[in-house]
Amino acid sequence: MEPVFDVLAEPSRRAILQLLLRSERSVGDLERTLKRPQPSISKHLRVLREAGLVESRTEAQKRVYRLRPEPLVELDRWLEPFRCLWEARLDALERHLDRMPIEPKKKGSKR
Amino acid sequence: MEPVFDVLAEPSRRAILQLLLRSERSVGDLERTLKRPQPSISKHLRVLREAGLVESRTEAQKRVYRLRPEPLVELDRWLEPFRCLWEARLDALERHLDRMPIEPKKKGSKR
DNA sequence: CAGTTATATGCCTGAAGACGTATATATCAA
DNA sequence: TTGATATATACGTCTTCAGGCATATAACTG
Repeated sequence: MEPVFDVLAEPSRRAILQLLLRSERSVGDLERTLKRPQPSISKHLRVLREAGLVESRTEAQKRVYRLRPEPLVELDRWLEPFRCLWEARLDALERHLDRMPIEPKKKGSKR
Repeated sequence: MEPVFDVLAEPSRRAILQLLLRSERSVGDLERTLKRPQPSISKHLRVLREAGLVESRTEAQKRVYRLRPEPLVELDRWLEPFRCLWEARLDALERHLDRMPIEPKKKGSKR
């Protein structure tokens, strides 16, 4: 659970995952699509692989990467208990929010 | 969208969100529950607040924090397209996965 | 074998961020 | 006002990590 969030914190890695959602891709393929240097792509793929988010097969000289959903399932489960805050009607949310205007009078502070 | 992942990458911050899921909490409350120094809690709360994940109201000397679901809704939406990989049957997942055994012959490599 | 293509890794540097300590700010009570 | 309680911020330090560059490894071609 812990690593998933760290891994997803990187925009390029999220971009890779979204590309792999469409179809498998080779490193060079990702490189050209994301327009980032190849070592960068490879390093991100390594992180994704070690987090179980992708796996690869060898195809000639190429390495073709594909998604592995499991860690995302964990993320989905983590999100699950929060979902009641907005799903199935806003009532719970409103009950949660409607209590006070939050913002005090505010008489000019710093920043 | 970008900041949500960064904010959630911190374990203490996720812990705070999960505590706030049960009920509102003051800073000292969180401090005692999480057993972390108060400045640390306050800083994390600031990050959470600036990311829109919590809001606070003043109550005497205390500041009571509560959840704000919106950024989590975004996260939920981000996750949405991936959900077809495991939801509503594994067929899609299997179609995705069953193509090759991934692992090549493996004749003793490093690591 | 040598050469080419495709990908991975090592090393360095810079920037972001988490932590601890001290201190500032705010609110209440007397 | 003073003092106590509750929270926020500032500063310095240390670690982590992404980026860039060079180079190593692997697989194909001839």
